[in-house]
Amino acid sequence: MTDTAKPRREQILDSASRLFSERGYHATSMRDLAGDLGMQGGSLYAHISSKEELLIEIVNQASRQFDTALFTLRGEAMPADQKLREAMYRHIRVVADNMDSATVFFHEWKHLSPEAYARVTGWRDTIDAFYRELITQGVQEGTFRADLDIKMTSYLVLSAVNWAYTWYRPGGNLGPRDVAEQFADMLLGGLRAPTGERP
Amino acid sequence: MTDTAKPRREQILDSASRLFSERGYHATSMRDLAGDLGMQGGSLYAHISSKEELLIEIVNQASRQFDTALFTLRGEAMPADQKLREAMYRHIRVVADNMDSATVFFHEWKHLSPEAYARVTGWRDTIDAFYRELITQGVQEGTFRADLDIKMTSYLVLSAVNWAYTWYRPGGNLGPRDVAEQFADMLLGGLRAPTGERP
DNA sequence: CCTACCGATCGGTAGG
DNA sequence: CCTACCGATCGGTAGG
Repeated sequence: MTDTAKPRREQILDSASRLFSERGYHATSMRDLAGDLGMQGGSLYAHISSKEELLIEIVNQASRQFDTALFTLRGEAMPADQKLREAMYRHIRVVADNMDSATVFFHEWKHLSPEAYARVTGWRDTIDAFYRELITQGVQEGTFRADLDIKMTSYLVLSAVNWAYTWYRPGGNLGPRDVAEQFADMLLGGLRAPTGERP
Repeated sequence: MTDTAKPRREQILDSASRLFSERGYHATSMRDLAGDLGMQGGSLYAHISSKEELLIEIVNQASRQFDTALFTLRGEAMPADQKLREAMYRHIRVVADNMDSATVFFHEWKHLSPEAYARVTGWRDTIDAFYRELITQGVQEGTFRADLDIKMTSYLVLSAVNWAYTWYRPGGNLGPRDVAEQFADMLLGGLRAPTGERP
């Protein structure tokens, strides 16, 4: 007989992710959380030390997922359009595979204590830098239009991949790959129909 | 002597928008809010009836702004690319001019009571429908690529205009018009550099 | 992991 | 608009 159950601490984090994402961090009481796990409020503190510890761990976990997904791409030698496509896929996949913690990440990071707050802000800057680098590369190598504003372009890309946490539904007929390919096609090629002839 | 001060009720709503957007609805106490206005907690209830009333009013106000901005565009006869450009401008302008209530709108609508919650969900559907209609028009008239997926395209556009609440800073050197023009240029024309010749 | 409890704070009210 | 207060609930702890 093997022990197939997740460690209790992980169960607590899973429940917390779900409840925090549905109701928000402050609107979820420790008794709500305990009830979701079939225990009494005070019992939680045998496994964790504070409510904020849960938030910190959920947010850190999400950050780490984005990092792992994107930074292996950083050094790879491929055309910028292909790299953008792959980055968007990985980014959306992290969101799609972690809808709860991604939602907590985007909504509740403001409630972190200064130290953890600073870490998240730093993470955000790192991701920004990743996309700006990618776009700069694309402009320099001639893959992307030369007149792109790097900052605005990366905002546009980040909008597309981040906003997915609001509408994406796992288990539907659209996987992260499909979403990324469609978004990348539209972003790279544009929405406008090709003109048949020039006047 | 004219009375230049805003009515107290509006002041309360302004403060509430700011505090709710910074700290979140549940993390803002009525005493925080009262303190921000230089009064005692209980005194607020001379002007309002409940905390949720504030949230409802802030969210409704934001909804109304989006409605007013977009629905006058609905019937206008113009090419879809131009209409998309204008819609994005108006949408971003509402966000930019109402950063606080827009943030509350996007983050705190889940905490509304069922009735108000349903109203917001309905609003969301209406805005979705507006953009899908616009894109459908563009495909039908040949302005947009024929192979666009209407739903995905509208998600992409909505991502761009909505996500602005996270990064836009009013008073900077970038007005809503600038942002919208740049986003529309990129979305319509694509990021990829035009190929000089075909192989 | 439970029971029983702590001080603090919550949204809201009464009476002025 | 203030003072004083209400019951309810909060995060967390002690002792088992």
